[in-house]
Amino acid sequence: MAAKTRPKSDTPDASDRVSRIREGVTAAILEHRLLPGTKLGEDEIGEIYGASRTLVRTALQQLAHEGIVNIEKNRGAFVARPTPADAREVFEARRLIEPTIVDHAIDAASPAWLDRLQRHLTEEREAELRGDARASVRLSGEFHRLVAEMSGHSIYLGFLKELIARSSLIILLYRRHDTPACGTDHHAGIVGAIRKRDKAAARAQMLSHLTEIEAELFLKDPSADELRLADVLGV
Amino acid sequence: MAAKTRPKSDTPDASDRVSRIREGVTAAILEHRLLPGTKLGEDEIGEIYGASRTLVRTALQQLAHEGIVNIEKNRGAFVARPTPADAREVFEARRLIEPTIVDHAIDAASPAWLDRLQRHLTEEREAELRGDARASVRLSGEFHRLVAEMSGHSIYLGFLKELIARSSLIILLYRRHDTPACGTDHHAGIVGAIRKRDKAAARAQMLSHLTEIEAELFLKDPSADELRLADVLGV
DNA sequence: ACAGGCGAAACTTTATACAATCTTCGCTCA
DNA sequence: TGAGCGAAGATTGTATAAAGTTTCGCCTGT
Repeated sequence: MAAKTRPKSDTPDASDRVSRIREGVTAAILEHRLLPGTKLGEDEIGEIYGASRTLVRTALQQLAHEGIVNIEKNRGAFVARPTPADAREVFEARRLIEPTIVDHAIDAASPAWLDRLQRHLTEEREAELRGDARASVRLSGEFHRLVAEMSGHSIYLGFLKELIARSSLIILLYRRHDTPACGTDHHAGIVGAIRKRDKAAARAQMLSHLTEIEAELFLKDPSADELRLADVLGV
Repeated sequence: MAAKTRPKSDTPDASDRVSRIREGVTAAILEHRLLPGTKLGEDEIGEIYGASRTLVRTALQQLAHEGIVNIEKNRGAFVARPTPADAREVFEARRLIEPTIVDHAIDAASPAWLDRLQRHLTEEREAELRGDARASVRLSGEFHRLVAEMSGHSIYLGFLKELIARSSLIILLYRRHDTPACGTDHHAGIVGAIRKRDKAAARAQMLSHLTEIEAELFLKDPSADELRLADVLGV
């Protein structure tokens, strides 16, 4: 049954079958295809990716460590359902880290990187124009990741990857109204500031961008869990 | 019934055997008993903790995700050996995050927490007086973790736990001279500022504390890897 | 004597089998 | 009719065995 699909010559990242699973699930979460609370059965995923449960389990544990999957003992893995308190923490952390990341990105700005950013902006615009919500939400997160890669700080990048993935779940759970064009203009403004090497402006725009995203959320205080149920059913 | 959704999903240091292994290895790294580059064989660890390789492997993968263990494909797990560039990133991140953490800790300061901090300070002093280097280095890291717990921000806490563990390896690798009494006075100063609820002073002292720790390191620029080897062998 | 290559041993990686646990469905009884 | 109980089914947790890779000693040829 196990087709020998893996000779040995592959890219260093994609060659790892665990990484393929992890990135597949992550992408699904980033594109809002996987909803919070969805059960991620080991056999199910294993069948999809043609892998044994050992590898699936490894991938799920990594995702749990990143905070986008909850593993409940003897019950299985589920897409995380961040609480409003989690959401506030995530965005506070982003407001702290990302202005600094932009700072470093400006230091590391090269023509190649600026071109990369520009191409990303056009990609975002195109996805929005054709109304591709999935691509839009994915690219919106990827923008921030791109700036973090540009900064060259691997630790900030690692932290931010985690924060972005959680943000995606948070936005899906708590956005007030559908806001497809939430931040494309903001992104363009940030890129403009980077191009001008204006750190103060870049920091300020990044900060207001994040503040605005959070302001679009409805983060009620869930003192009791049944409030959520009432909210879902009552309308 | 909905309140019962996560009965034990968040019990990091429970009777979980994987957690026991992970925390045992982490403690060994924090106390400088495990040196960078040490091989962590699966059989070896499994024998020590009376666990099968499956569980050991899970623990090692978690540690790898935290950046204090490197897993090399088909070769095994090794205690990480942070580069000087890593070290600079770690301390920059700490200088960014920890002042904010102290800020929140002041907001959350209660008599119970202040007492806890005070007890920690005396513990640190006692360990130093009796010349217990292992306990000293462990408690020094635990102080920062304690402040982060006090802040109540789980995300900052998670990030900082990772940064502290890596810092321990960095200090072991790059400290100029043995500095056992590196920061006990600083810690006392920070606690004093917290007690006075003086955020500006607390932030400033935390920042200078971290800056001083990094200043005690010798972070040469290793453009090539053989430089390190030459340094070790050539005296 | 030394460089190069073969081969066995040790280890990691992956898959599979078994055990423990939870969930679900049906049955009984008040 | 509804609650309580119990067994069957399904799913996860753990251990063990098979497969693949690297490493290191040893042997041969020059």
